[in-house]
Amino acid sequence: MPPVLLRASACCSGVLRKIFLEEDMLDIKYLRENLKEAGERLKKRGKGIDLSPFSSLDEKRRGLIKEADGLKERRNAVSEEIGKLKKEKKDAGGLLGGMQEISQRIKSLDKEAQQCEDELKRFLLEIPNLPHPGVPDGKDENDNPAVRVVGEKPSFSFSPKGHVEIGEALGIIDFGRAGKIAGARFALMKGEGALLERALINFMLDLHTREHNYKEVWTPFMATAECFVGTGQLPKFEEDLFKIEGWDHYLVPTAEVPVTNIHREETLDEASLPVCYTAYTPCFRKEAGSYGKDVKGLIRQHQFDKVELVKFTAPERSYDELEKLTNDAEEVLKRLGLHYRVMLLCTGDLGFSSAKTYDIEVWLPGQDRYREISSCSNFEDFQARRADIKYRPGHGGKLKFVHTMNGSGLAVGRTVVAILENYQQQDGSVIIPPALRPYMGGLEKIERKG
RNA sequence: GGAGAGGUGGCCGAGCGGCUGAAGGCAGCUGCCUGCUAAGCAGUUGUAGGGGUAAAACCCUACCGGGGGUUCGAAUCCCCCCCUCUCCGCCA
Repeated sequence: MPPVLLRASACCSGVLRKIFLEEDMLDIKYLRENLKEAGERLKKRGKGIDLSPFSSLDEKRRGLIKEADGLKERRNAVSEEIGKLKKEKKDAGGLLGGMQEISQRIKSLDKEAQQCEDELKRFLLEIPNLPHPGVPDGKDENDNPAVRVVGEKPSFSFSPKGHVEIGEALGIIDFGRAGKIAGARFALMKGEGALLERALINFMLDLHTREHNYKEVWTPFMATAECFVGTGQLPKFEEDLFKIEGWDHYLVPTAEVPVTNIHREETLDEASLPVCYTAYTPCFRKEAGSYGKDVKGLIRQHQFDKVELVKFTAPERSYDELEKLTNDAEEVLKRLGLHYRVMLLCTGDLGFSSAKTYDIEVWLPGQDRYREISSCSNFEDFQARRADIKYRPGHGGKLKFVHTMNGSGLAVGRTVVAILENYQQQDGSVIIPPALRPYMGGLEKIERKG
């Protein structure tokens, strides 16, 4: 029986509160002391984020707690006294007077404080992460600087085709029948197309596990709402997710969700850091709000495959680890001989949970443009707070939140696009990059059959 | 889906209305001792919130799966939920 119906319908139930409101998001103490600075940093995101409700909620909450705690102290003292008297078989009746009223008052103060805290957390859960100071200011993707360009655009003696035309002509991608099965934005891969998809997954996983030291994991492809709050997709972006009807589960839109939540509510051993995982998952996205964009082809699908890289690190190391993680993702493109560039996202283009993000964009000759094929982000302690993932630094020091990060390594569907478009031949065939051939039974070229 | 058992601190495990943040053990840390590779002795070791401080110290509150209830007072009693284990059923 799905437990979720209850949760979903009982709007203010304790269970729901646990799911949505138990986590910290931005550090409340930091905000209290640096509200202005935080506001400035958030303002650079350009989304009109207003922190002003914070102070009044915070002050109200503290006032209520203070009053309730004072009354509790008194109640505890009197109760203890009653206990002693009773033990000595003396009459404690004189102390009982007014205690009921005090208890009632405590109860209502606690309730009010709880409501206030819920409101505060509800508010804070929708506030995005603070951009790293090193992230350039900017409005949108047009302001993202390129940090490096690797390889060169291939030249063609003919006019290069798009992957849809190439794939359909080769009989390896069938959008028509996919539509029959699931509608628009789905693909049916056939024969060597299906093999290519599978080969890429294995190639990427092998590279990251054998050469980059990631541990391979294979996760559930659905996760509970709690997980999504942990990584930041909820509560704000529910419209992008496929929810399982009657359940508390959503289909994963990225392996980031299940993999990061592996260590939710855990304290990691400092010696084990950085913990590095790689995972293949299918990814399911509604792509709400992208109607009319990339409707044809593999670029924007409701379901696509992705190999993900996820790390849990100590705070001091996280930006070094982000560089390494980005390089690990780039290595896939290098081995496949694909030309790409790495962009540093400006403040206005940064994702909700991220403090700093590199996008890797691969060159697609059929579209005559670069397209994002990987996005590598450091979330600092934003997700760790929400998901409660800590470690104990040094010998017996205070618990601290880890930093989390992740990046695609890579999006498989878009890699298929890149291979088809970059390795297409004039006769319509497609050369398989040498690095991939061992994964395709030695196949060197995909050609049109008979 | 049916029946039963159980969820307590880093771990094991007691407690079953007040003196229990929680016995005892293990592990960890700190001293002492010993010279033999580890034992003995003593002390110490949770998290979060609020107050306090220059920062500490310190004080208060909460926490024994989650939520609610009874009570002056709940780890302990009552109700609901979740999870784990065993048996049965069903099933890839």
